[in-house]
Amino acid sequence: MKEDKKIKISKATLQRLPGYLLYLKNNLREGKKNISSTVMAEDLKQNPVQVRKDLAVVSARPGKPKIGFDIVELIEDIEEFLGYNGLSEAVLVGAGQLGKTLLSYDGFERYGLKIVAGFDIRKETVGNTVNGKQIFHFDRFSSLTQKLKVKIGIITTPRESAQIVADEMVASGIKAIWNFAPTHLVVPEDIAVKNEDLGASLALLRKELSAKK
Amino acid sequence: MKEDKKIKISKATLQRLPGYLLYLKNNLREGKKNISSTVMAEDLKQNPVQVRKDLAVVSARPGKPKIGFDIVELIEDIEEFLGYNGLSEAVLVGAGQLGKTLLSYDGFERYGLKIVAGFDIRKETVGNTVNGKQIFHFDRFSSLTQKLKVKIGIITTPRESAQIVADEMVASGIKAIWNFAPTHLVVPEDIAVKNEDLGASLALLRKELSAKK
DNA sequence: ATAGTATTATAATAAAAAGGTACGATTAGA
DNA sequence: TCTAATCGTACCTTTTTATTATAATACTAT
Repeated sequence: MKEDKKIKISKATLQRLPGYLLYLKNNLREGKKNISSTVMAEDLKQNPVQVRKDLAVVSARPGKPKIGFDIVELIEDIEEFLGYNGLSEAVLVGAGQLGKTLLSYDGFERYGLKIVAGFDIRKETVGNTVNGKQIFHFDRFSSLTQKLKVKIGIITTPRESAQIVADEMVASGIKAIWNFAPTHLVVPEDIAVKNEDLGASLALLRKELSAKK
Repeated sequence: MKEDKKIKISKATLQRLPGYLLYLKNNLREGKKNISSTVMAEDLKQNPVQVRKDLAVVSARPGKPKIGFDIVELIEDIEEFLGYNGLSEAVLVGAGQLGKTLLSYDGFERYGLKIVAGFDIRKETVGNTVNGKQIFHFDRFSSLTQKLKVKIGIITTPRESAQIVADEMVASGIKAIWNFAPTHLVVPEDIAVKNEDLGASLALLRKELSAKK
């Protein structure tokens, strides 16, 4: 009953929010209780008004003049907004090194994501358990995923297999795909895809580097 | 002598380029030689004009009416632009599971990045070799980095150590930091930082998902 | 209390960035 | 030579960001 706000959240704002969150948590750890938009803007190389506007989108609680915002409350509101509270479940396909790293990383639960199972096709991998999560044969993907009603799929296979896996995911009712394979996936309109292209990130970093010097 | 183009590359364009690249490579693999902006736009859910504009930024070679663009040439130009050719070297601090995964991943070389060494402080890790790359004690970070004149640093430590590592990196002449630790880093103006916040990506994916249904 | 001040919220506006439309120019192929 | 696909680009629209201004609030120190 709180999702009916008409405020349109811009993509740019959305991308800044996680940054605010990390920053606020750092400040909380340092023992601060409050923080002003002025200080935040300075540290994050932003504009104070921009910061206030961004915060206003996700938090109804006003800051106090002369004091600033309550850090704990802001963190709560941002996490709520980003969905770090409601836990969603995900399945992962491709239990290679990257896949195993993700399976082992419990930190995702802080972000509201729980990987419940892994899938692979290699004999030496199927049947193993990583961090308490079992690796099943990909044959069983569709039936298990549908039974568990999982809506998020993670692809950590080699490039060649990624599209096949994506197709199978779509057929199994997955609605959001987090793709770590370096390829462009073709999926129906109503499926959300987020490509985690480390090469792309790197390129951005490089460009920034060369722009600075 | 090729960097004097005045064309301003927008951040949005830059973020789209790696996507084009993956897409073009897929098409090349399928044996296509040419491709039109119309088709690209359709497949990538973009506007054809946008595609042409983006491509114009990185490639001087025009597309041909009735034929489209030469895929091989486009790939070359995009890779050139993104710096996938000139190889840069990087050092990595924090040889935990994620760190080791990155050290093992040779795919970065395709993106023009070579990780030359890892650093850690744990006795059981220091001295090991991962994928032919040695893990040194962090004590030696500054001297080795300066000797090798490395300009890119990768942080894969736990959150608590990240700022300390960043400070040391800055002091050792690192100019670009690729941060995988979930924290906000404070660095001087002239240092480029790219945060790889998986939680943030995830949040974006989730939002997209909830927007679709 | 009261005055002073830092800070917020909000509005109005300006500026910049991104996106999209329209159209003339070009060219492969019939 | 004609046609249809495609390009490049000038121009317009929308979105996003930045700036400025104003009034209200609440702490601090007198």
